[in-house]
Amino acid sequence: MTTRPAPAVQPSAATPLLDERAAEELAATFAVLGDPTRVRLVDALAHGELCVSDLSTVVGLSESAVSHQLRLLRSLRIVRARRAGRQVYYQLDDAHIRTLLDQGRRHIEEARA
Amino acid sequence: MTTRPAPAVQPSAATPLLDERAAEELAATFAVLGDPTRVRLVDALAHGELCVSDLSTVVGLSESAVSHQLRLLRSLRIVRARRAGRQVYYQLDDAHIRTLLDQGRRHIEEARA
DNA sequence: TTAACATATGAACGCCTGCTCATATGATCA
DNA sequence: TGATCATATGAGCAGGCGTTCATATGTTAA
Repeated sequence: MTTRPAPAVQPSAATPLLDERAAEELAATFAVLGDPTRVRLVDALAHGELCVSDLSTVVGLSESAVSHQLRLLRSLRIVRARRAGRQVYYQLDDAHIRTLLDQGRRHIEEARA
Repeated sequence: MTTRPAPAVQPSAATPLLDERAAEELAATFAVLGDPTRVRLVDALAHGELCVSDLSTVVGLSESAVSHQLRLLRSLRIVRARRAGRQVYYQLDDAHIRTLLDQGRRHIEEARA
């Protein structure tokens, strides 16, 4: 810390600073979207329920690779699975994901200035 | 792709599928928030403008480490810098960042069910 | 100018991550 | 049941990332 007049931490923002645990959980959530493959999977699912084989086609990767990523997405509750016969259909787990995706999209549009 | 009745890609969601470039940019945006240190930096800045030394105290890391991370955040237009004498003050670059953070927070709260 | 402070940058190293390949599990059909 | 399809999982490897340490740049004060 330095020795100047006043650090300028505004009262603002209402919410308290993230504690270490929250920071890690939050980071984990963003990190899971921070990969081109996964963000494409999530985006595809934002358009509707799809099975592993379809998703594999959409992103152009092996079904194994996709399955690995879906496991990650599942573990963080980004997507949710439903078995129907041999296929397993995936969909977004909750509504925030879509909002998150949209906000992100808006940011990159603005950042292209 | 499999051989079943109908793939089930709903017309829905209004927006078209992300092309490869957009997916990479979007992923890069999320990825930069996908690290505990950086998400704490951004969260701190959501409460007000701070200089490197302050931020270093907040996250408990060297000023060098913080400076490296700030560079990343700057390059993706997450934060913006302003020099005032010897210090450089950082603040969030646009309003979406705050929203992004909030949505993320809401998600982890819901995911704790 | 010189010294001291605040921040930035480069190199290097260990850890983590995303893929592939091989194999296992689950489900359907003959 | 046995064969085949759809998905999941484990091991392993290459590339990327976050930190530290050393050093450079920019700014103020003496």
